[in-house]
Amino acid sequence: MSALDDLPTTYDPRSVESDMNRLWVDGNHFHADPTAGQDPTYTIVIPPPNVTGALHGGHALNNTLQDILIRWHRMHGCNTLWMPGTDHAGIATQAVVEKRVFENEKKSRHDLGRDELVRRIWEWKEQYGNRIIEQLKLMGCSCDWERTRFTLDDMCARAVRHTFFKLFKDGLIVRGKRLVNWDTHLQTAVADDEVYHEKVKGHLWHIRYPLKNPLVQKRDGRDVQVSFLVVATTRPETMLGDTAVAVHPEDPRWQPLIGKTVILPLLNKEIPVIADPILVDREFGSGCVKVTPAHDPNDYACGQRNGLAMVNILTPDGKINENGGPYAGLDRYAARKQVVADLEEQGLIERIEDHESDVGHSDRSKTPVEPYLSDQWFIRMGDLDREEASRIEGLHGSAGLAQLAMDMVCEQEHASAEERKACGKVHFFPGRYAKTYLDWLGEKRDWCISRQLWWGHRIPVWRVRFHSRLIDHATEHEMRSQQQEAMRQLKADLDEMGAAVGCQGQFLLAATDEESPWVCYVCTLSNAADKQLADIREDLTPAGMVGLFENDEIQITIPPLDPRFEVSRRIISHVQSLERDPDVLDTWFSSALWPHSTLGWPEDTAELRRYYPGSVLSTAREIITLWVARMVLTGMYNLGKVPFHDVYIHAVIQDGQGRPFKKTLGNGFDPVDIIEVYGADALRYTMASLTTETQDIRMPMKKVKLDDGRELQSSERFELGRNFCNKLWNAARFAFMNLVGENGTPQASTSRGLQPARSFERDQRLSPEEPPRGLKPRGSLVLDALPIEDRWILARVSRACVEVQDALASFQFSRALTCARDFFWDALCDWYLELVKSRVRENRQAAEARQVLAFALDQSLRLLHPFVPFITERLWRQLNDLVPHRSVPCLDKKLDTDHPLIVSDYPPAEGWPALDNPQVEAVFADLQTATRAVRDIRQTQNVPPRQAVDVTIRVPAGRVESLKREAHVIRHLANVGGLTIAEDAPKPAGAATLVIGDMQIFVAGVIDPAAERTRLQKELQNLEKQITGLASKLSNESFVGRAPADVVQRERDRLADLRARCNTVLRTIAELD
RNA sequence: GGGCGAUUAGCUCAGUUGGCUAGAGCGCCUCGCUUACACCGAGGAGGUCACUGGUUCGAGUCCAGUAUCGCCCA
Repeated sequence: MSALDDLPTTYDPRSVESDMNRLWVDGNHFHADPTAGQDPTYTIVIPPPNVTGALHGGHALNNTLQDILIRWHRMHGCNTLWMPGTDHAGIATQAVVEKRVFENEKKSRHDLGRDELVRRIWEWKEQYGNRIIEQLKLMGCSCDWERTRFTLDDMCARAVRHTFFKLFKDGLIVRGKRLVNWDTHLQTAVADDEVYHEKVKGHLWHIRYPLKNPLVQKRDGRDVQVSFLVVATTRPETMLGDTAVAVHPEDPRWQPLIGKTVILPLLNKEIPVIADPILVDREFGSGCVKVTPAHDPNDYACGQRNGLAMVNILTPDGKINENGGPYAGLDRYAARKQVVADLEEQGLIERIEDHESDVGHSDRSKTPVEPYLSDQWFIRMGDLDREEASRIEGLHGSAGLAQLAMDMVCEQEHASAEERKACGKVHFFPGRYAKTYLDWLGEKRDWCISRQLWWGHRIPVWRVRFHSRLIDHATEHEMRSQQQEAMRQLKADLDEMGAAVGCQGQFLLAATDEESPWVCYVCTLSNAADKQLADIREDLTPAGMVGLFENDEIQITIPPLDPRFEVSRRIISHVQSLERDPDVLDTWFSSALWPHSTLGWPEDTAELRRYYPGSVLSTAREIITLWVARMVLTGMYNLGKVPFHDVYIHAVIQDGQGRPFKKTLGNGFDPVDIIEVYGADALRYTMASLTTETQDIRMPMKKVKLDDGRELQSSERFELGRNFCNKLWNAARFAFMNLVGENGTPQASTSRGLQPARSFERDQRLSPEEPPRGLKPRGSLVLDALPIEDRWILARVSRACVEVQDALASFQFSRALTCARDFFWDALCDWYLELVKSRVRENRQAAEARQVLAFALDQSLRLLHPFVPFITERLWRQLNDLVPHRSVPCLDKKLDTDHPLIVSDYPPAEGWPALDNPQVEAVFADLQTATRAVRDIRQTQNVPPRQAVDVTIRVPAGRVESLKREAHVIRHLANVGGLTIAEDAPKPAGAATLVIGDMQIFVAGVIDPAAERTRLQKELQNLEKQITGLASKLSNESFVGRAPADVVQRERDRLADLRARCNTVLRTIAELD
């Protein structure tokens, strides 16, 4: 047994996983070659994890599922690419490094400066950014690691530049003022999804705003003078930015005030009272609402509706600005105190209530965010007018970008992946998520793409201020036309300059409505183009001086011999200032391009041609809006094709109480811990087995103490996977023991086959050496000569192949695994292996058993490999050593055994039709029933395991022969001595009886009469109850009349069967007496 | 506030288009170290399918409502 020496009795993942990983990597099996073969392609792009992140449960789940799909298709011979990489995660990464710098050096980013900070972040990324990639490798993810991309690398940057340029050219990028979530600590806008809400205890201050002209109102028949109104607020300092007070237009209390003026306290500004039915809730507070359009989303909308002024009162770092009058310079919270104190002093506070409110906090800095009005870049998502839309090629006839992405969702059901591919649209799994996608896109809200950060793709736009003399005081119309002329001239100059240095066509100019006429934007396509502008900027110093001395000689750094000299001179004479936009793009902008940027777009690469569009995107549901929609949109806009045919949305893992895993709760688990304790395959098995179609997966956690004293978070669920691997390991070990020759060397090494060729010649049953072609004609005959358990397990192999792949094809991972498990554990281990034991021991058709066993194990390993790759690859190697040639009769192909399992053939999706055998499965089911019945009786009658029992089975005449022929199954598995099978065999004396279906099983001489009587009475009751129910159903005329004939017939048969069983039990009871 | 989902055995979940006695794993109980596996084997107990009403010959499954829990978007 030397070959088995290195297979311990318990599977030890650690001793296997690194070796197998090396085998795959050394063999280059993860790598995809776009020029290889004509096979169909299969592509998945990984949802790039945050480069600062560590693997968590969600990653473990999602990447397990992706790897299952990838390995499955790779084994089917597809040209398979799993594109890996990480996301530069703008704000998260910058925050990590800024924090580090501050902790180590007590320096802020402003101390370091932009270039230095960015350099430090790159340094950090090079050092630590690979962690999650390494963790994915531990899981066995078979990504094409050579291609690992980063959303900020040169290849992705190129795609970003081209996309931005194209959008800019199409007029789809605009600049505008918007209310954003402002992180005063990091001094940047943060996206909605980066804001979490926390209940904060505070107060509701009721403040009096005096009316400019007191009003006399009739109340209760008396004249009452109204000299002020009361507004309530949780943020009193924002009153400094109030530009109106709103009341409900139908509120009789306040109707007379509409159009009047109030005096804003403290600042003594006059502001109007307006009517706004949307903003004002009449029931809440006094029914009067202060309106601060620059610092509250609802007020902002109100301000827009009513044309109110928008007064920003905050500086970027959260202090009151000059608009706050005497409060300027105070921090917002200090200002709040001061404002309240001053109001109190003036008697303007009516009352103060305790109040708890939801306050948005920045996920990055954990500080409260402020709604803040600022200039941002946007992508226009809404519908354009028809003429404009038709001019934009990238819209492919849709009215706008959001509509484009909406048009690409298919809500039809397609039978197969091929059909879905041919359909050309995106399909969601589970289908209900199409609604999430469509609902969100349907709002068609513009996408804010600028972030006030330094880490990221810097927005490739320069702001140009023309010299004022170019645009003179004139009418609006004249100014605009002068602006046009200046821009035309600048464009011509830039193109000329670009032509001189290979950047022709890399400058776009655009005016912005919201800016003054002497400002325009220049969008650039490349770093080289930026360099040209940067050079000019150098020569503009000191800013603004040039124009003052227009007749003077201009000193410029570009030497006269440089072809750019003349044109730069000209540009400099026209331009007063030139500044690059300091902001960077939203990280999702580069992520949105991921499915094509990673393949080399805009270059026409072999990868792009071969692997785009991808096959599947697997991701979490909260990403549908942020990412999936935007990928579809950019894919269509840039390439005219959706980036993937299928979108699979996986479940969210939660703890035992249904709470999502959160760092702050500490309720998660670390997949790396799980790999360490249970093995990567156990982790993967468990993940896949939990993946049903629910949207949440509950995973009750428990603390596990390790031998080394460490304590970690785990879950019993992982034992499921570990136990399975151990079972697989030991079943394989058992098989190997039986496949090894007696002298300890594999039989294969002496006979090149599983068994001596001679024996095949003798009985002509099996011939692993002969070409399958020769076997085929008499294949079915040969198969029929095998013992039933062989034919049965072969049929089960075939069925498992079909079931597993049917499930996988519709992303039913749990079902796929259950089918594989049931075949392997319940059928192969619990029944077939137990029968093989006696075959081998008694040398009864042992050679055939070995061959079938080798085949069944072969198929098991192939089927299971995508789920548990490490252990199967290891066992595969062993199997190939022992039995390099494997086949069974009726297969029209020889099994490939020359390669590592990862690139060996997956069993066919249609199974092995020649091995299918429902009749055999039916007979075997009878054998199992009988076996279980005998075991049951043995157990309930307390028969010692070693004591053989005599068994009599009564079964309808038609099945007597088949059972008799296969009686050895029952004999061996239930330790049966004498066995009688007949239609009406006499019941042995003192026999215990079980009636199952139309079979009666008697076990002689073991009876405890009293216990037996009780048991039979109970069974009788049960039967009678069923008979009564069924009889009444069948006497119901409407059932017999309306139900389908086959259903009625089935119920009649069942009733007859139940009655027969009832009679049998009655007879048995009688016999007992 | 809008949308989506869940509620089936002690726990975690299956249960295709309505149709035999509602299944699995874990846990529990009994037995078993039979030369693969105790991370195992054999057997067993355990469910008013959240509740109410409706459609139907027939509902865990379809429809409406109620309750509880959760997620996403505002």
